[in-house]
Amino acid sequence: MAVTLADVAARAGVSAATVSRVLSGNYPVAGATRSRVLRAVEELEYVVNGPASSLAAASSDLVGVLVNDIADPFFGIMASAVQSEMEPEKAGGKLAVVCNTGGSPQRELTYLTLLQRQRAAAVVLTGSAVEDPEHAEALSARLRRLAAAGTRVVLCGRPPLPEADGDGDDGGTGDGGKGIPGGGAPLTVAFDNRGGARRLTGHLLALGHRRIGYVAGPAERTTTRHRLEGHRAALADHGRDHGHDLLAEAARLTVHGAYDRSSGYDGTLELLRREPGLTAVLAANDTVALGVCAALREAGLSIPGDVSVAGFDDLPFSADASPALTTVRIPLHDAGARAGRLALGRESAPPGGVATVRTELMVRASTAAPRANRPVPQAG
Amino acid sequence: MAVTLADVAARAGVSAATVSRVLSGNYPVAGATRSRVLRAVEELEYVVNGPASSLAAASSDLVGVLVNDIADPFFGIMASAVQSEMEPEKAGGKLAVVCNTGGSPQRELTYLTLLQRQRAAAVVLTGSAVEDPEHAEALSARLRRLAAAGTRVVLCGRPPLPEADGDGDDGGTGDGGKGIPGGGAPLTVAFDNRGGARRLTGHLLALGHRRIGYVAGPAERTTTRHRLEGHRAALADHGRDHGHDLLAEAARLTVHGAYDRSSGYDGTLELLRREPGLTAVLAANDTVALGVCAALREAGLSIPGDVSVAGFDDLPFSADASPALTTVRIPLHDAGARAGRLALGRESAPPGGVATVRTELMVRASTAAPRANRPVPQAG
DNA sequence: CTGTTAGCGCCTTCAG
DNA sequence: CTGAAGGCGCTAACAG
Repeated sequence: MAVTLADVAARAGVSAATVSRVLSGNYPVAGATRSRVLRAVEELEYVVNGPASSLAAASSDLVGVLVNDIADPFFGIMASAVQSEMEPEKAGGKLAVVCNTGGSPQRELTYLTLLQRQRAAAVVLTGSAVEDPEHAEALSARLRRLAAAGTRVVLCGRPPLPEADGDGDDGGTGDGGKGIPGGGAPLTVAFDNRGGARRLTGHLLALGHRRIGYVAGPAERTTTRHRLEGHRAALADHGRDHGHDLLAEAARLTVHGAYDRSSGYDGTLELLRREPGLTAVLAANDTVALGVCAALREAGLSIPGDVSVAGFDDLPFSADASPALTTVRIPLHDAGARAGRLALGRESAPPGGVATVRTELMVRASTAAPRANRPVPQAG
Repeated sequence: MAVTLADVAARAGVSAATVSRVLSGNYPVAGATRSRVLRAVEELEYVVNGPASSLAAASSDLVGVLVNDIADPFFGIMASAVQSEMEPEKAGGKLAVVCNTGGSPQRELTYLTLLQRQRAAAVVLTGSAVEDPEHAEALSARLRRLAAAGTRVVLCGRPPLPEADGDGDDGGTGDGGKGIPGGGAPLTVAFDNRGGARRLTGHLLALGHRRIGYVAGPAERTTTRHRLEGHRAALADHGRDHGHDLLAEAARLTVHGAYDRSSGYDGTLELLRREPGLTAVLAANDTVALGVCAALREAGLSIPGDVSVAGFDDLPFSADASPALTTVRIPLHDAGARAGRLALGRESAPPGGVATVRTELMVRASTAAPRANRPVPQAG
């Protein structure tokens, strides 16, 4: 039905093998022959049959990028950075495709299966992982199988997989260890969420804040936990230095919600209910922070005059929100690009397989010292 | 290397054909046999070899979704809606993958080639098209070939392709017309950008605005042009009814920029320079509108007290921006879902192959009647 | 440098 | 309802 290699070969007066060789470009072919073939390809508008090629070569040019929420720039930036490393225009370039899990562990597994079915060259998993042990087990099993099948696995923005303990290979290949083709152990580009959160809370404490609310992300996600840990570590630091235990209050001043604007809004209302004397609110990320700001404003509180607000991630809109948001910068583009290169094997693996990217505190206009005696609104 | 159909067959004590049949599920197989096979599949952790299967069946379960900017929720929402129709968990479900063109026509073509190479089941192109005639020609040629190869093509949020005039099939198959397998002519889910813009500008005119600035999108994109046309149509309506020609001013009060926040910011500054007496600014979309608001605020102008602002698209953040943004709602999710169903052939084609989705004016807090004598800032 | 020869793993008639 | 057999289009050794 469609034009095949053989058609091109016939037209160029060469064998199919020769056509294949000029197309893949990794084998010497005489200049004259090459151009004759290329012309035939043009004339016939030939397009390689990917499945056939993948089958014969036992390899594919698909690279999957899994994201939790495709409508969130946090993931968009990483995904496009990964894609930017793929060079799809060049021969041998990969086709990076992004798959939206919607944050569902089930869907994550489904996509991994589909990608495994396609014999994807690599898979990049971005964003926080769900901490449910059952899912974690299913996930690492699947990832291990992918790696064993030669698919490179890269984690970006999530912690490294737990060591595959037990080696419970039920009577399989029985090869003694490093028999894995292109895969190997999953590589990781991790974010220093803990450190970033710690510095951020430290910044607020240094400004003099003592009643700090925290609108955290979903309770079961690694990113949420790490940021929360950093936050509490800073509170603990403070307690150690000043003999003033802020940790006891921490749980009461923490609410959980999704990584979206409305949970920032709702969370802030709840926090205000619990503690009308709040002088600062930390948000799970910048998007949540915008919701926090909206709720605060509607409550008649000024930012940072009455209440300071800070986000996390430093997405593009944060710098020119009003007021400009104090936040923790994660170099998402760099991280994604690096993950992309690792996925292609174009960059050597970091020691231990884990690269941690530094986060940076961005102090802007949304945080300031608390007012000495801020008028406490009437509690509901 | 990996476990194959034959392995499963051997384990289940049946032939490969039988395994294939239970897996694809579209052929009668005895219940006992089926469960025996399924168990073998489980035990062996068998995963179909996609390329082999695609080759043999001459079909694939890949569906490509092309977007201009993956970090923009406008596209994220459509893409996830498309994916939501794919049912990847079910047998016969498709793998929807999104490809980020970054707005580059070249990259758009590259991805289409790659998708054609993969023999994608369908391709959905979202967002505005570039109007360069050369590219348009290359694009429709590629799309026609895709369709001819059996790939369903759906346009979502862009105008239908021009009719393939000439029928310049250079001595090809010579089948007399409707010989196309699954493809057929590209289907379109178009947005009524023109009508939406017209109502939006009409709304401002009705409020009493006469000096309306417009921060438009990139000049060469269809969406930009349609929204601008709607805007000017409303101005023309007004002139006709009131004998007051606003069109003459329109060009001077229009600036072009990217679909991002900073062009809203910069564009507003430029408009203010050209016409310090502006009472309203229309933005290419909601994101741009946020930039407009930022610039206005920094210029010491209040919204909507001094200047009204309106966006387009009604992205989630628009409703709770401050002030809440007047905008034109496009049912992006519905449109994307419909495109997805059309791509799967699960919904019958609209008459003429083009479905136009209605847009809806959302009047919120960012627009109001102009102040009778607003203090004109000193021009620079 | 180029042609020939086997498959890659699966689907799909065609028999039974 | 199940098995046997051929071939999908391409690549990767081999020869030459």
